[in-house]
Amino acid sequence: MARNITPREKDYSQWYLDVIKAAEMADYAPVRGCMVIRPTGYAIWESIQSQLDERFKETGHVNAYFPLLIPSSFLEKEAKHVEGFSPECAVVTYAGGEELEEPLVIRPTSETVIGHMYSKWIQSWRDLPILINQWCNVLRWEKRPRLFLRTSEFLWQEGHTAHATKEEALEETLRMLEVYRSFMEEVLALPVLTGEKSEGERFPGAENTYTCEAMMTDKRALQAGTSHFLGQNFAKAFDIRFQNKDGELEYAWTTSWGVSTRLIGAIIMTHADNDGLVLPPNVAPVKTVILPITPDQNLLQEKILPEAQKISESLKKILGANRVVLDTQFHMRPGDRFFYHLQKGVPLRLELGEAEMKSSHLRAVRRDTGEVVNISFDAVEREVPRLLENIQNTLYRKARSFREENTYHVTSFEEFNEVLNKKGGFIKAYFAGSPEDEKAIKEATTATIRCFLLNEPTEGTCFYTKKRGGKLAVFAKAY
RNA sequence: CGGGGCGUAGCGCAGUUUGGUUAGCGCGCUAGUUUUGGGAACUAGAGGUCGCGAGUUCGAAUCUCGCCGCCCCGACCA
Repeated sequence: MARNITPREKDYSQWYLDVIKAAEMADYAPVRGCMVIRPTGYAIWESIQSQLDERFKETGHVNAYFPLLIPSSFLEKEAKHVEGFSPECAVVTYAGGEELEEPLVIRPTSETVIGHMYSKWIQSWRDLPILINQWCNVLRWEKRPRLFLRTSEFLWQEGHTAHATKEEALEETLRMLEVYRSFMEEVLALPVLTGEKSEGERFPGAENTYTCEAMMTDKRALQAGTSHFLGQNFAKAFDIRFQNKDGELEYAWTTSWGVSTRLIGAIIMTHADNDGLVLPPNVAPVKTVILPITPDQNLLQEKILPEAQKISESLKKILGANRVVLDTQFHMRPGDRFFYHLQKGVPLRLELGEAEMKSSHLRAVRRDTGEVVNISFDAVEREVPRLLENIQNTLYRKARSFREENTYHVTSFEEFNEVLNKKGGFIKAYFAGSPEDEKAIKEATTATIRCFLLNEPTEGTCFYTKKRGGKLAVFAKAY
């Protein structure tokens, strides 16, 4: 057991912070609520970024960049948007040695400035759709920050699209939700429920917000990504109009969607254990590490190191040049070298010492289960990818089983309270209440509607109001 | 913004109640030696204007006043 990590059962928040510290993922910045993302953490973000970016491009999107500063008047153009975001905005009022004529908001999100630009770029139905994404930072002045989960400044991507018809925009909203779902499940091994947010949890200014909700190992819910159907709200606020084929002027239909560095928090709280980080191979910046081990310098230089280099080269061809590391930290003792990679979550460790040289086998140790597998030198190229795939699948299945074991169906408020107090986790229930009912439930229990599940055509009696026609919702305590 | 706690070495803390001369401990760090297959041991070192400012006093980490910052709980949080 790792001596520098508080056990998860003892103090979950402290465990989370200890894992981040032990893996050297992030550190607190001098400014409250801000974090420094260290190389180990940033490499994970780069891995997320490159793989998501590919999926965005496969679905027809292109990247662009819009500015950090937004005229404060822009935010005010959409009533609900300004109401939702103004409390957490930081505003620049002074620059170049003088008071600014108009204060500039540091973007909390970019719908407004992008809407402004789209109104200039769109005149004809031929200009649509516009499918733009940007990778950037945003700032939201959070009262209670937590590393990766909720920091004042964070990195994310925000997609912003404009369409000629409502149907097309809705289709885009759900397409991107599906891109998120498949990415999270296939790459991050993060099982998620997809659904629609209730009115109270909707993005300020959206007609509809769709979400991917994941269960963390403390049974709380984490919103891992959202996709918004903005209707014509922003088009009307920013005058995004086009002439249709019949020569009539129409407002465009827009969407926006985003995921952030919060995903790294989700990976930690889904897969990490009491020894530290555990990374699914598909997102791991380093998929495998080769550790030559021996106190015998001659043996090391003449036999072990050349063999390790040979194996490293052949694995690099299969897994990617940067995905395989040959550990040559010989100033460290073996135990320290094991823990170094263990705590950074490297999925597979390949040990090569005197015993392995004699038997022409590598000693492979899985990060997820600790299981040891011997791999013959000539089977490395076949067995290592197979093991990595197995680790990926095992992590996903384990997380999904955990969620399923901690999901309950209730039909009454009494039952709801009982499950919440005694068991925790996700609660599925038919709900037909008002936003006021939702608020009352939150006040009484601190649990919120995470979403109304997609692809659940059945209706039932509301567990709270006993009205008919309730939709199937998932409730949970959330981050 | 309300309630509570805390600022002393890179980190974690003791010392403050009852003022006293070289401000300590653990981890970490540096050097050397012996070690090395799941987080080493010994030896020798480096590292502090005790959060900031003013006051009381022969003398302040310690007492008084003011300020600043951080953490926890709550409210808030697409």
